[in-house]
Amino acid sequence: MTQITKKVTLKDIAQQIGCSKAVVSTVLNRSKGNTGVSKGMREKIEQVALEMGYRPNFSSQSLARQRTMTLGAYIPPQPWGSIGSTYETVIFRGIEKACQELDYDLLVFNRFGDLRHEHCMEKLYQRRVDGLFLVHAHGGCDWLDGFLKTGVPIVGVDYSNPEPQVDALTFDNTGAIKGAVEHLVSLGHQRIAYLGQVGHRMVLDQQLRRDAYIAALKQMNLPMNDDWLLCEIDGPIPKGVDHYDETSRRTLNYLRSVPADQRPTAIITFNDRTALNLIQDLMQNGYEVPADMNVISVDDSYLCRVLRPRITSMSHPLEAMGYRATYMLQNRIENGVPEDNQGIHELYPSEVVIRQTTSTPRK
Amino acid sequence: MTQITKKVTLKDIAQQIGCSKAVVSTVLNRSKGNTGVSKGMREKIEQVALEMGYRPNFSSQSLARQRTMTLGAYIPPQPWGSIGSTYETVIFRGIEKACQELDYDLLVFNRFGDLRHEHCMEKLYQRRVDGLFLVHAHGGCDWLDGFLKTGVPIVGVDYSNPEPQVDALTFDNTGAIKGAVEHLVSLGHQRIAYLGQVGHRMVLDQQLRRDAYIAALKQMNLPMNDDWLLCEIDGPIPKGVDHYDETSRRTLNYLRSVPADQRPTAIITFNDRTALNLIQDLMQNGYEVPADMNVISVDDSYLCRVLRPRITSMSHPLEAMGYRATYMLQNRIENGVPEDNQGIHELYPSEVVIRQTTSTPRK
DNA sequence: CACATATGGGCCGAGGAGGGT
DNA sequence: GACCCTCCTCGGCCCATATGT
Repeated sequence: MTQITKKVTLKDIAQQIGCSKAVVSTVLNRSKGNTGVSKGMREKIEQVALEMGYRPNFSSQSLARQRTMTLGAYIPPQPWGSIGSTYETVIFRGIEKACQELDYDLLVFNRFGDLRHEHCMEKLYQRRVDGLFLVHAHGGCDWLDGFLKTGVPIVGVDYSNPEPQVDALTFDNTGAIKGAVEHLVSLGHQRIAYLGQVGHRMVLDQQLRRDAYIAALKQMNLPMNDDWLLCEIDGPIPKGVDHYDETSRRTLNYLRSVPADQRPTAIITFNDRTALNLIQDLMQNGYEVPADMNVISVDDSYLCRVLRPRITSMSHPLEAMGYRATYMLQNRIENGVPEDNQGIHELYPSEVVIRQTTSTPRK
Repeated sequence: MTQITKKVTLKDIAQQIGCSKAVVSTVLNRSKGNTGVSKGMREKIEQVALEMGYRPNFSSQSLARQRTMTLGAYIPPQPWGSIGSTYETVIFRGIEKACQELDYDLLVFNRFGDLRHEHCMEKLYQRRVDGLFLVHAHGGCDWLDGFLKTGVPIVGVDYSNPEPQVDALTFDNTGAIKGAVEHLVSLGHQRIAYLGQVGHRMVLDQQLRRDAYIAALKQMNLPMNDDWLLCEIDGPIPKGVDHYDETSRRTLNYLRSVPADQRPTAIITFNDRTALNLIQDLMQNGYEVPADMNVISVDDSYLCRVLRPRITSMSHPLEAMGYRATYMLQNRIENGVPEDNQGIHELYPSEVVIRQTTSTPRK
């Protein structure tokens, strides 16, 4: 490890050798693109640079090159309190991996949802980030214009209903729910319920998954029942009451109120956390899972692997999306806006990960 | 929102007004520290800057001020696969909050443990970060010297056994375990076991907690038994076998092999994840928690709130530590090394968070 | 000669065009 | 033509000087 004490600059190297700093610069940053520097000089410079422990000054490089090699990420505030931001963390794993490969640094804003987007825009703009991720947002937000106006390349990761001009990677919510229904049907289930978010303020993902449930039942000619949109009929949940506790309670009430041969044999839940609570409450109330009730969730986070029984879930390729998004962003940065001004939209499919909460329905 | 198209510089503003860029600079970055600029000029400049949507160029500022207003964070690779890095995420919540207050940006390296420290040092040095967090590390690591040599101010967050010269915030592992024992004793427990990491490659935290368990029993004159360092007697866990599954299996075997009146009535687990698995396996094998067996863990992550029964746990003030660490780092940056070259060491205590897995022992 | 106010220009550290030998 | 150098640029900071009253 080279001893690092005083900052070494190009000039220092040049003086040490007795040449101009231009040559040094030439050698040091395109050692491949041979721009007429003699072999002797080139080797001398490289050696001295190493000895002196030279590291180019990043601010200076950014200034001269008009590139910061930094990408920004903005996460719009989520209505639900982030569960330690587990969900976003997976996306960032993919982003950071690609950033390392491409030698970008990453600046994350609003990871914990307490900043207004105007403030983030200010910072992004000030920092002159080369590109921007919009993480887990969706089309139609009023603040998007502000970001677009900056002229900074943008890509949406896990971005539903994208505007035509922005690049976006979208999770196939509809396909995921359909896949869940198909999995259950293949096991022999017919009466399938759905447990989502109850009441007002439904986020787009929630809406999409709920609608997809209805559509899938219709498409596959399965029996439908208003009550199977569990809890919805009971209306919004009062303030101060825990959403998970209350939906579990209502669900259990409903199940008790219906004779076994009319009861749903499986429940699709909006996400893992919902499944986790539902399963635990079912079991505490004498229902065996999956013997008495099947459960399948969407997202396949690590929660599914931690609970006994382990939860069957529809995968969400968040890490792959983050990874891919980074390369798309790089492409935008290097090649600018395409002539037709059309963004690239990619749809990411979901696959069923079979664990222990689904099986054939009780006869 | 101001339309942002072309980058506005100080010169642009100066030209627009017909003054020198020096005045503009003076006004724009210490509008309070009145350095002889006429009120008229000052107002004019501020107004025009606003109209033109001026944002100082960050790279340029950094270059001139020799300050990047960026802090780096390094997380040494952990031997266990990070559970979505939940643990570190909590620390970063505190760090990021303070960074916002102090107007620092944060660059995180190695969040997912795939970078070598040499590489991170390179990047940190290149980026000229103003200061550096060492997250969840501990004293005595061979790579520390490399970081110290850079001369960048350093603070350890959740840093055990700190070297005297570095600033460090340390979690009171010993006190946490002692607190757990005291809680159990206050409920009437006497035979208390400990479930930690089994076998070689024990991380410092694990070692500290294990030793603290032994010390606490001794100190409080509680009965001791080699078997109560659960699983240790059975030796290392073979490769390819899941650590949690295997420790649960061994623990259950042990419990079955001992008559009820000699059996421990409570188990302290190394962390939440261990508690989670243990509890689920106990319950699946006919033990009621806490009726037949009490469990208390350390860390109090959100897992404790998610499982039924909810887990009693010793809190770990990770967020507060991250927050405080940032201010300590800022202090180092602004005031340099103290004359005695002694770091500040702060010890953070743990408190018991009582939930549903502890109660009085079965009579 | 003070004093308030504005300006010129060098500096930070690198990139790179164009000219000279 | 091979090789190296001079000089200006990026954008903001700030000290040392004007200029005016």
